[in-house]
Amino acid sequence: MTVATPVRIGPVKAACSNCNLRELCLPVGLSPEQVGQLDELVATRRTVPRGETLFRTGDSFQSLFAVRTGFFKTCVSAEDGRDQVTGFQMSGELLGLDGISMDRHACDAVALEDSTVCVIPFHDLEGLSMQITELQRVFHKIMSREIVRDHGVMLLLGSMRAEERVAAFLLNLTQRLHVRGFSRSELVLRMTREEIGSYLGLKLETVSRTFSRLQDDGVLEVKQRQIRIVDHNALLQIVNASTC
Amino acid sequence: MTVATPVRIGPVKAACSNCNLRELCLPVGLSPEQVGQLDELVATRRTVPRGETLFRTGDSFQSLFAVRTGFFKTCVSAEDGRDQVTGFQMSGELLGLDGISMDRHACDAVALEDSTVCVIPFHDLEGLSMQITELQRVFHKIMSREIVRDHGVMLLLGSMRAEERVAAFLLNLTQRLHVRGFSRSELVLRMTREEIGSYLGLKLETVSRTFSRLQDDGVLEVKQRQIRIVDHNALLQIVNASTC
DNA sequence: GAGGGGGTTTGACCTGGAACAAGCCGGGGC
DNA sequence: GCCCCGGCTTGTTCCAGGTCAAACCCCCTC
Repeated sequence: MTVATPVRIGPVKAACSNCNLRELCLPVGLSPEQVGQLDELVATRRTVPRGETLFRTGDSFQSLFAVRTGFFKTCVSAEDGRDQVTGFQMSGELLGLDGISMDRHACDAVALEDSTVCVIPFHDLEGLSMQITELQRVFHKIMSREIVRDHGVMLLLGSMRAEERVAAFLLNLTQRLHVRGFSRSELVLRMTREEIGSYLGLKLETVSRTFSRLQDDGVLEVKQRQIRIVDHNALLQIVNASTC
Repeated sequence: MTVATPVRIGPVKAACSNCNLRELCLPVGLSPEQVGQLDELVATRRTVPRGETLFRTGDSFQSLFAVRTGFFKTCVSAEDGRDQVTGFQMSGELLGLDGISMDRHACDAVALEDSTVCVIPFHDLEGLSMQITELQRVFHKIMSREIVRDHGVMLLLGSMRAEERVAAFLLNLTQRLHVRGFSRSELVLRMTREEIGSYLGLKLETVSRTFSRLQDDGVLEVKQRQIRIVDHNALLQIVNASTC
């Protein structure tokens, strides 16, 4: 129940205006002068070393965070200690939306590699979005997109078999990485098998076995965390040709 | 891909001001005159007979809907036809938040009994929430609460066993019903075993068996859709004492 | 370069829930 | 009243994925 405190304050002043993520992040679709107004608001950055938390369940909620560099996971935990990874966030994605409802964060956000985030004081964001219609709209779309994404994960958890889950996971990751300029067919996993398993509702052994099987079938090449997608179509087929 | 059209237009003019759900719904925490402004906006109601859809995936998104009376389910479906119930909505709860992100609904909403909803034109809501800080805040909290709820469902789907899922489901339902003035220990299920199963990631037979077992153990009394919770504590224990 | 440790792979076995199948129950229509 | 049909229960069998255990691999430190 402690207040989230910066692990380290980056000296660099944030500025959406000259950030190359602005088309993927909160400023999407805003005019240059509107982005300028955002600059006022998104004043600081924070670095989070690998393994450290950006915020924890119960921390007082003050700000949203936009991932600038690096990679995060979010997880919720039951009273008994079991926990569930609810998502992986990469550059341009927002963290902390869960905190709005109760003024306290409702999950943990952990950096999976050394990361930096832009701090977006939420009160100020609400204020500015009362002046800039487009900002309000973008923000609502981002929240809604998160809800839609979560429903997709429920579909995955509720009705897909292990192989389909893994295939869907890889396709989702590569798609998001591709938008960010990375290869569509090669990726380096930032998370452990156990974290993947937690996200997908599987045990780490099952994730590992599934990778191995897909490799044997010539769909993937797996070298530890290096993944090469050899047969993209096969993955697509696994995900939605499950009726056969 | 059709535009969502009213099944039947209720003749009654909506009015949040004298609605007894206002403490559970969008107007929560607003001053009387602010609720008055909402009245202007939430002008119409719509009735949805049991089994009919309020909106479907792909329908153009124009409005949110607040359940006034009745009961709904929302479900998403994969290309191959499998579908997943993503939630059950009762009076005072909002439907349609998923539509904001793409200007099209991203799930189906189906009435599980004859229902009425208040129609909340979203464009107008955004407009009014630029004038009323409190309204904006309430709306953000509602969206955030939905995200937190979804994360809870992911935890359930990803890491609980059948009995825990069913227990958690019943506790959640009774809790929400209790807030609405119903008994904490008796409820009538509005949905089939299959719909419960879909929501919980189980087959209908498993849901049925779990109910039977809980009945044998003296935790519940089950008579078709009538459920009596005999031992509330036992249910609580099932949900979070899973470490033993 | 030896040692250690976290993460991963693989094997063998077990089990919870799925699948299939048969009957039951209760409400609605004729 | 009777029949029909959708929803529910219960029994049996099966298998995907969990569990437990052992070995391996890679990187890091000393």
